[in-house]
Amino acid sequence: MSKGLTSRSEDYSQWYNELVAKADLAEHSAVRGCMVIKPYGYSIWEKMQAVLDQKFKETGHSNAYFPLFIPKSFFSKEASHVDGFATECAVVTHYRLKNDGNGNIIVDEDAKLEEELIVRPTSETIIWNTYKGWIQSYRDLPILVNQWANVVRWEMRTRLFLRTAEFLWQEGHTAHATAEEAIAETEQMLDVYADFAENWMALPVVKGKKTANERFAGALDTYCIEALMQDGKALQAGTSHFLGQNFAKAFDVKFTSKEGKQEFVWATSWGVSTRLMGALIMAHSDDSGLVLPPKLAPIQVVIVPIYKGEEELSKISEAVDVIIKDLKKKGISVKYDDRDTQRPGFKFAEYELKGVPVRLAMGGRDLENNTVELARRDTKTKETVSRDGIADRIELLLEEIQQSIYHKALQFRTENTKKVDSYDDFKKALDETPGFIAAHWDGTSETEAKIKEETKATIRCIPLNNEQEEGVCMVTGKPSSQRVLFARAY
RNA sequence: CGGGGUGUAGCGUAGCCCGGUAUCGCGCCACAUUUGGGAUGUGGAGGUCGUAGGUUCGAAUCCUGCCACCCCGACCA
Repeated sequence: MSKGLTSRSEDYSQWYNELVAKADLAEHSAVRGCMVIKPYGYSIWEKMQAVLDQKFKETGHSNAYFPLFIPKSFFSKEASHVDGFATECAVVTHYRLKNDGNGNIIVDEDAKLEEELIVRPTSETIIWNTYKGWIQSYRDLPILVNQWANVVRWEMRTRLFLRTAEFLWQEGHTAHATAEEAIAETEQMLDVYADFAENWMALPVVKGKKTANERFAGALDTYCIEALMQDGKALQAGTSHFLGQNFAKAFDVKFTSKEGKQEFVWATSWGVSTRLMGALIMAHSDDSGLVLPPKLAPIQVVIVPIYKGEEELSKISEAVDVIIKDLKKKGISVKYDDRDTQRPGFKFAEYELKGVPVRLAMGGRDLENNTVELARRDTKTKETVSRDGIADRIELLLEEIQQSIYHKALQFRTENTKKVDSYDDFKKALDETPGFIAAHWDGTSETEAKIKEETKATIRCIPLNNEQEEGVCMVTGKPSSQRVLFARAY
């Protein structure tokens, strides 16, 4: 591991790339656009999965699994859906290879599929084709299913975690008897995502609705949570879609109502992906490396012994054992790094890079004084404290760190959210102080497109429960009843 | 996919213009001394120069194709 990290101010993109690599989160694979998620990175993802999975189950959902491959014809059934995904699909056309006689393995042209298979970019079509067989009566509803899966979107330009050709995610797909129920489900899941982002990832998010331009292909309404990264760019961290009856109509999924009428089923879908890893990294980390919220850190506490000789090490280890037992009793994950192949300073730097929230160091002095050095990753402060009640102290500290990094991120977002009233000020703000910009907009797709064309900023969302305020569109001067949130985005 | 750039040991690089089998640093291995913020010394290992062709007596170096990555656009979770 080489020393140092490019600083954020020097080159934010490079800082991010180096951090992902040096903190052992992920690396590029031999496959275009696809990453290898390394064990440390994957363990963070697993923590996220575990929390989300529990939340899905608490809200009545069950997990299921649908095929990786989707017959091409399924895609043509929902017109706007195919438009949205057609340009980024991986397609399977053959099912066999052969030896060409010169020692080369080639595709066997005789093994062409009758119908091509699409590697799923999202699963609405295969799932709604399946739901057709599951739903006859209102008694069969609702269906509340989630799937943990990989999907493929053949992106032109990729970045580790933020945009890869293959990514891991969960996609919930629910079926309801009424529009009201489906909308309530869409909103409920948005709340689940927001709660997860804020209380687990320590990432403040704005809940809102997408404009028509930014809506999911096939949705009537797309709700989202939007977060602000340290470089002032926005990141869509999760989406929840109200799909109306679009997919039910496309796949002819009807049910008999209480009144004996045939009606189309109402649908939702919602998802978050390994992109959340990117959000987590960019939201909190600093020029020394990753900063992880304690609730998602695979290792919450690391203990480093500082010793001269094996005898001293064994005495320290004895004292450390007591602390480890107390921490484990509280369900705190702790690692004791007594490797004698690395020196303490090296270990300090390494665990800072990996974002371990709390570090204890114990040496000969501490042994004598019944103390330990307690360091917190987020503020990089350290103090020597008594070992009495250390586990309680750490338990509180972890909670404090969780709160502290949330508030730091929230303060950053507050400072970088500006109200702007003229288009000139808007452009100036984008270039000089990037962040969220709340501005009036006339509500038309044309104006939105013009702003995007000219400034590369998009409407991230129309915040839910948005403050109503009379004003005029900053571009066209037409009347507007509320401000919407703009930003340049990932 | 369009424009620009890069690819030499695990990582970062020199050499390329002007062709003759590769430089340096970090890391790695062994031993010794070390250990309260990325140790030091001595010795050692590690390379089909991204890849496939071409030119040439000879290619890291010149030419062509392909692949990957980075930056800027378009697209996107």
